[in-house]
Amino acid sequence: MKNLEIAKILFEIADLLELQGVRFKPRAYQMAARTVENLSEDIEEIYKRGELTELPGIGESIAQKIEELIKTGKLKYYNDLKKKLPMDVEQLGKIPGMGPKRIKLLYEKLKVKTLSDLKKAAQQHKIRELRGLGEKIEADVLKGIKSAKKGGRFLLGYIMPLAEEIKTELGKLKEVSAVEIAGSYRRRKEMVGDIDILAVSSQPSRVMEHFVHMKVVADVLAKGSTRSSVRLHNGLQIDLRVVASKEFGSALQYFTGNKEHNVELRKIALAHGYTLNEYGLFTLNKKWVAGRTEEEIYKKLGVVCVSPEMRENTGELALKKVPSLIGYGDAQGDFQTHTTWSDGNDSIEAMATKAQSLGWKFITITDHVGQVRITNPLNEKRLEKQAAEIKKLNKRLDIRIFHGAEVDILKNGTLALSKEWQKKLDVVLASVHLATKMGEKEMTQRICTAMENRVHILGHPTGRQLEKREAYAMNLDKVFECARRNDVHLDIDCHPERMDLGGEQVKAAKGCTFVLSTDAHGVDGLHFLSLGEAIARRGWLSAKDVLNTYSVKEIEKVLGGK
DNA sequence: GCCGTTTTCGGCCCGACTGTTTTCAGTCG
Repeated sequence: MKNLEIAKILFEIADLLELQGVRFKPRAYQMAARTVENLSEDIEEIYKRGELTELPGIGESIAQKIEELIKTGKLKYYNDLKKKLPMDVEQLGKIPGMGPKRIKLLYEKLKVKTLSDLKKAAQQHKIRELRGLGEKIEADVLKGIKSAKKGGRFLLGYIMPLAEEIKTELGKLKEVSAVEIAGSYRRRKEMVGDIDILAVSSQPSRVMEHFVHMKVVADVLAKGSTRSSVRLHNGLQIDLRVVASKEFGSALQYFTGNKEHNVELRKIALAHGYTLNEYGLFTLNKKWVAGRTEEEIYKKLGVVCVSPEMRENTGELALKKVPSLIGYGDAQGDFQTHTTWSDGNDSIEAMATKAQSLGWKFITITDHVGQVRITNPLNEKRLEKQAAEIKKLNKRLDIRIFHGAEVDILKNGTLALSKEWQKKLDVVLASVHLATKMGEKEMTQRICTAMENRVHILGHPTGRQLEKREAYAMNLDKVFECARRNDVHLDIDCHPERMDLGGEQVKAAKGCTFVLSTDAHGVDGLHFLSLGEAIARRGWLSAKDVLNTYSVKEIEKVLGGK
């Protein structure tokens, strides 16, 4: 059984226990589920070594349950729970306002098991008859079912301009002295559910008044003196919190999260004789100790204050010193772009000129070579012509243009390009575009075979497309190992819909080297390079791990060394 | 059910907002 399947069952057990009002166990199961979900290794291997109980949050009892799942594919404990509580907690729980207590109540009184049961109950006005519920909640349920179908997560790259615009608008108010976006946006997660904004003001009600009346607002979900929530026309939810300047650091820390990081930090606070909340760090008799900045809070607690991108409770709180991460703006150029020669919208010159205006030192042209018709792939004759054009431009323009190609990895792992041309190109970027539905073993072997060639970069390694397509089946650990052995750089594809590799995977690929690439198919795509820097930071990379941060001379040396 | 700079037993993060209520439970982040 796969890690994610096991994690899902553990999460469901947590939900079902919560429904029964069981205390503390749900959190234990959630913790265990999250551990399993984030493993970079196959859990069956860990089980075979007898090391399950060494994993954080997994003790004797949960280890036994995992063993039963691995051995039989089933779990009696889980099936019994489901029999007792046969409702679709996952779906019902997504409706705003529907928590464990109400889901249970609705099941017991109205036999509501599914979303459609819930809809029916609301339409027949049965919900308002229950004690503790009323007309408003009934109406909210119907509204919630409608918007739940719209899907609730947004791609970071696409909402960034809107988020920054709102931040700027709030920052301009004379009542606001500081404003920052917190939450998963600040941690630069690939997908965000909502945007949390924090503002400092001594006149919170005036700020709230302005906030809920912004042009982009479609719906006001809640409005208070310190917290308000709105939904924009595109469905994105924005939460605004107004705090005093003394609280800004603690509030920023608190609302940046992630949740597990915060829970851990609060435990550390308790162990030191403090309590921590969004208003500051306090002694046990409520005396304020710190809170103006995040740094002073972490310092008081004796923990390093890492960048928001690293705050996932995956070991960062145990670090002895802050690692030096690649910085925004450190990347000097791009390793993957497409032009009108294949399926891009702009010429090589237009792309290079735009890159130059962004202050870059180099750009790599990697038009498609291979068998996928829709990409309008180049053959070797056209590659020859393209080489001549790039040579001319390199003389004329003040930016280094590398001649590369994105070459299809064929079904058997060979490249769709002759050995001769593999040698001629500055950059060979190999990617899987066809026969994507292979089994794990075959796909792993195929990719590893490809990397034995003169390949500089493995392009968008997992093939995932956010919200659209799952990653190819493959053993990532083996792929990483093979990349290290063959000096192949792993691509961090910065396209907002790819973000591939993702942060967790980059972190798991210890000891590998990386490149950032925009995969831009036009000049407008080039500015997404900073998303790649964000992923690299989420993967704990320093500048020296990422080839884009090297000088053109050093890059030439690395590429030529193959 | 897990865990240990307070512990092998007894804890387990915490505050704002809403709706339904006359003082609070539930949800949310």
